Amino acid sequence: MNTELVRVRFAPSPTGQFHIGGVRTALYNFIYARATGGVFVLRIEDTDLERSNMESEKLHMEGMKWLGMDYDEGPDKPGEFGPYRQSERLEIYKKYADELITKGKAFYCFCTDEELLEKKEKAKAGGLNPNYDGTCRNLSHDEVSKRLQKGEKAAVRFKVPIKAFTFKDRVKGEVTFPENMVGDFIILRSNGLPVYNYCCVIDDYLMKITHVIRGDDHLANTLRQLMLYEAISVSPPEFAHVSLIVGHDRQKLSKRHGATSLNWYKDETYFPEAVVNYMSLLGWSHPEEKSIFDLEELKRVFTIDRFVKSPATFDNEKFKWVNGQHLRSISCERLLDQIGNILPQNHRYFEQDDEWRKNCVELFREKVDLSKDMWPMIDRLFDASVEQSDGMNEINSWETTPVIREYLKSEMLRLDAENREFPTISDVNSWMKHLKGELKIKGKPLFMGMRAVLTGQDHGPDLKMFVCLTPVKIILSRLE
RNA sequence: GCUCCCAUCGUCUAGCCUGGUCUAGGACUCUGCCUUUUCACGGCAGCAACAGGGGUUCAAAUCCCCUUGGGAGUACCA
Repeated sequence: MNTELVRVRFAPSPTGQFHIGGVRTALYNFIYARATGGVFVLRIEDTDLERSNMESEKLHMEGMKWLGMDYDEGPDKPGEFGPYRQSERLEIYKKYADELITKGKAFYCFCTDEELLEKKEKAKAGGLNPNYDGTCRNLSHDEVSKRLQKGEKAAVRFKVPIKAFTFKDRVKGEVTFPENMVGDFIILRSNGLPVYNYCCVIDDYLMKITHVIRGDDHLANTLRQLMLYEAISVSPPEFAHVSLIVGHDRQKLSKRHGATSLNWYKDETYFPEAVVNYMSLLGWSHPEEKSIFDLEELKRVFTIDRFVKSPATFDNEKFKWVNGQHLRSISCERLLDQIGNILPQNHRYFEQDDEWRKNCVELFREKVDLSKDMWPMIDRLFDASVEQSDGMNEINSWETTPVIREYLKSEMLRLDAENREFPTISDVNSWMKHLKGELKIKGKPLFMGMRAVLTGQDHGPDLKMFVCLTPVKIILSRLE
């Protein structure tokens, strides 16, 4: 096996939200680094000046942090291979491009957009492939420098060799690209800025990247990159092209499928653990087929050979379930923390003591998959209204219910007179004892009756606990 | 159009490389039951798939070919 230090990277272009698909590729790279004791690099691919922006870059970095993916080198974590923003590496790309030109492996191209478009249309109409036609490929030295001196705009194109390329992908296996698949392509735009396929190669080489784990949509790009590696006499890294995440229409996941940004899920109160867990499961499987696990376990069991070749449909239903599993196992503190951020500042929840709040989240966490769904349940604790429903009507029609109501009302009035804020478990127990013993009510009429009368609903969480969390005054108004 | 990639329950997937142990296993969803004198969690059970056609072989979900279907790429985007 290869004993050299594994170096992997996540290279987002900061042009918007941190996309969920990006989260996944970042995750795989991160885990692979941690699983192999390697290094994880964050590189910002911001050569598209029009669309790149700092806010987006920040979004990506914060997202990584939130998910627990700490990178070893990056724009804000200097390492020996920086800078880590492509916009700050422009001289480097220029230098290598000049070298390619000198070696006759690249050339200046003076063709304008309009000319290019026209030629492409023509080729298409004639049934030929619309590759670059080579107009500027063999211009003489003199002509080039003359036109350059005149200030004519020129891009730099790579001279594509006429040959097929084959490489071994760690996911797809052996992939062959026939010759003539692409024409001479641009590596430096006429404004001097490099193009993705080019700087990607230069950077991966210079940053000593050993493994490139990325989306399937880059598979075709690998051809151009392979050509470039060959041109600069560098052996390419290992590639692993992971299948894409698609929507229910089997199309690449995008904005029109609804939520695709990490922050959306964060705002929906998904846990970072759940995001990591579910994302890892789209296109990869746990060796023991477990579906619930954490980052630490992932680091232990992750291997590249468990990737799935076919695209995976993003399923919100299962994602929610995964979150629910984590919601149930997470520490009470974390939960308290999160609930504290969801509820509005003036919520009566915040007026209660620590003990109450703890009991509250412990009671409701079993019932929901998403923390935010606890909100309406907590609201109910302070809602004096009595629900109108068929179930309630039925319970109220029982002859035992008025008896229960009468008795509990007197009990609640007593508690209120004693200035008691909440009933206790022993209160509830003694009521039940009395109702059973003295009033001979038991079974369903007893429990359902108590529930309806005390909570104003014919359904809900554990009755005793629920009652103990409800203020006496609220229960009293329900009883009126 | 051309190039490349892919194809197991509705969905995520195991199995495929190294054919027999697969009357194809697990998970989500759905349904039923148990538990909880409620609800949920949990437990148990059920529904449900090897895209089609040809080969190869004693034997194919597994290997080969074709068809069909799906996806991605074909930029001075990444």
